[in-house]
Amino acid sequence: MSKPLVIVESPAKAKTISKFLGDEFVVRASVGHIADLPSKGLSVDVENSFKPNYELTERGATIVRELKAELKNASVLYLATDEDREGEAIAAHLFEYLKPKVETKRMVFHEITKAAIDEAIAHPRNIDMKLVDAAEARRILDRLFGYEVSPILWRKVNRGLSAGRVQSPAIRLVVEREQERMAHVSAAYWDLEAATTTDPKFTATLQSLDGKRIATGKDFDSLGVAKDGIVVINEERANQLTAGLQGKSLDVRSVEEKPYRKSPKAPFMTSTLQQEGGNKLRITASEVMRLAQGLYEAGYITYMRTDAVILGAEALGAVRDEIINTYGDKFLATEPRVYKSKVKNAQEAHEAIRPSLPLRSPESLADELRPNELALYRLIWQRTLASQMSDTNGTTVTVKMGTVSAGTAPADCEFSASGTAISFPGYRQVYQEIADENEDEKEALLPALKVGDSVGIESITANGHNTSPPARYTEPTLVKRLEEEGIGRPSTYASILGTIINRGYVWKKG
DNA sequence: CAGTGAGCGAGCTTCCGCTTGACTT
Repeated sequence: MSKPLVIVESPAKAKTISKFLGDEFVVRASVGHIADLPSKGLSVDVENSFKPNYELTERGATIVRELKAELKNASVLYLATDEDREGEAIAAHLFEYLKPKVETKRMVFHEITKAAIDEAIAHPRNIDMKLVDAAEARRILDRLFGYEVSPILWRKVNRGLSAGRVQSPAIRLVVEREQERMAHVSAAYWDLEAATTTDPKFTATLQSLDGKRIATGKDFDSLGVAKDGIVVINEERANQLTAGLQGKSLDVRSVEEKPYRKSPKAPFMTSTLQQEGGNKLRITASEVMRLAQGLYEAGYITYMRTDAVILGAEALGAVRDEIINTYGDKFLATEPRVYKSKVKNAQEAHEAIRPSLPLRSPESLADELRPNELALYRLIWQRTLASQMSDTNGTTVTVKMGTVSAGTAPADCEFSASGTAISFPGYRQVYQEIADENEDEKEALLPALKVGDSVGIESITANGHNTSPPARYTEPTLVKRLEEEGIGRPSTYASILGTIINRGYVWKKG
C-alpha cells in the first residue's frame, strides 16, 4: 500500500510528527544538508556566472539512497524542511537528487502540533526558487571570501589560519574592545556616603555640591576627562567635606514617589538561552547546546536552534492555564504578551525554546533528568512561564536632603537615596533576571520622610574610585553582540567561539 | 669518498550553515 512520504530535517522532529500523522504517513529526516560544495578547491565557477558545484555529501548519499527506497512505495512526496533560507535549499536539493516520479509538494509549519501539521498538509506550496538562490548565493559568497583570503594568511602569517565572513568580524569585535581597553585612561574620583540615624537607617550618596552634580564613573570619557559642568571630587576635597559634615544633620528637601513597573523578557531563543546558561548556570555555549539537544531529542523541549521568540497558539494557551493553576489569576498577564524577535534578518522558522506539551514542571522531572539537564530545563520553564505573567509592580521613593558643610571651603551638600518597595512580584515570582549593570535599583526600604524633616548623620564615609576600561567579552556577551550585529546563525554561535579560539586568534582567560 | 646544501615539485591547510553522533577532556 502506498503512503505519502514526508521529509523533515531532524530525526527527532520526524519521530514527533509521525505520532501526529499516524500510520497513514511515512516520515523521514534529511538530517540537515545533503549536498554541499566539496571542501577541496573553490568549487565555484567564477568565469561562468559563479555557478556552484554542489555534490552530495558522503552522508547525504546514504540518506538519498534510503529515501529513494522509501519513495518507491510513496504516493506523494512532502518536502517539509524548515521554512527558512537553508531549509528551502535542502528541499530543492532533495528534489534534485531524489528525482521523484510522484507528485511533490512543499509543506511548512512553524510549530509542531497536530493542528499546525494538519494545516500544513492541507495547504502545501511550491519550492521558492528565489529563497533557494539566496541560500546558494550565501554559500558561494562564504566560499569565495573564506577560500580566497585564508591562503593569504598561510603565506603571510602561518599555515592553517583562516578568515571568513563570520569569524573575521567576530575577531574584529574582540580586537576593537582590546584597543579600547589599551587606549583607556583611568580617572580617579571620590564620593561620600552618609549613614543616617533614622529607623530603619539608610545610606545616602552625595549628589551635588552647590547645585553642581558630582561625578560618578559614567561621567568620564575613555580619556579620563569628566563631562562639562560636572564636579570631580579628589581625595583632599572628600576629606574636607567629611570633616565639614561632622555633627551636622540633613534637611529633607524633596520626597518623590514614582511607580515602579517591570515587564518580563521574551521566551528563549538560541542566543538568549546561551547567554543565560552562561550567566546563571555558568556553562559554556556549546555545553548549553549539548544539554538542550538531549532535552529536545527526549521530547522535553522544543527545537533549540531558533531565532524566534514566539509561542505557538497551543503552547500559549497551555502556559497561561499553567500560570492560573499554579499562581492564580493575578499573576497572569491580562492580555497574551506577543514578542517579536529583535534579531537582524530573523528567519523565525520555529517557535521559541520552551517546554514541550503537555507541560511538565521541573519538579515532576527531577527523577528523570540529570542535574545539569534539569537545571537548564528549569531555566527554560521559568522563562517561558514568566513571559506570560503580569508585571512586577511597586513604588520607588527618592529622597533628596542636604546641608551646608563647615570648615574649609564650605559648600552646600545634597545627598540622595532611593528605595523600591515591591508591592506585587508578578513574573518575578518565577524568574529573576540578573540585574543589568546600568540599572541600580536598590530594593532598600526608606523610613517615612517628609519635606522639612531633619535626618541625623551617623557617619560619613569617603570612598575613592578609579574608572575602569570597558570589560572584555565573555562567551555570553560575545554571543549577544554577534546576534545583535546579525553575524552567524543559531546553529553556529557556539562553534564560532570554538573556531576563533582554535586558530589562536583569541583565548579564554580566567 | 662521504657528507652537505641547493633546488625542485607535490601535497596540505581554509569558508558557513544544516543536522547528529563519535570522539576526547
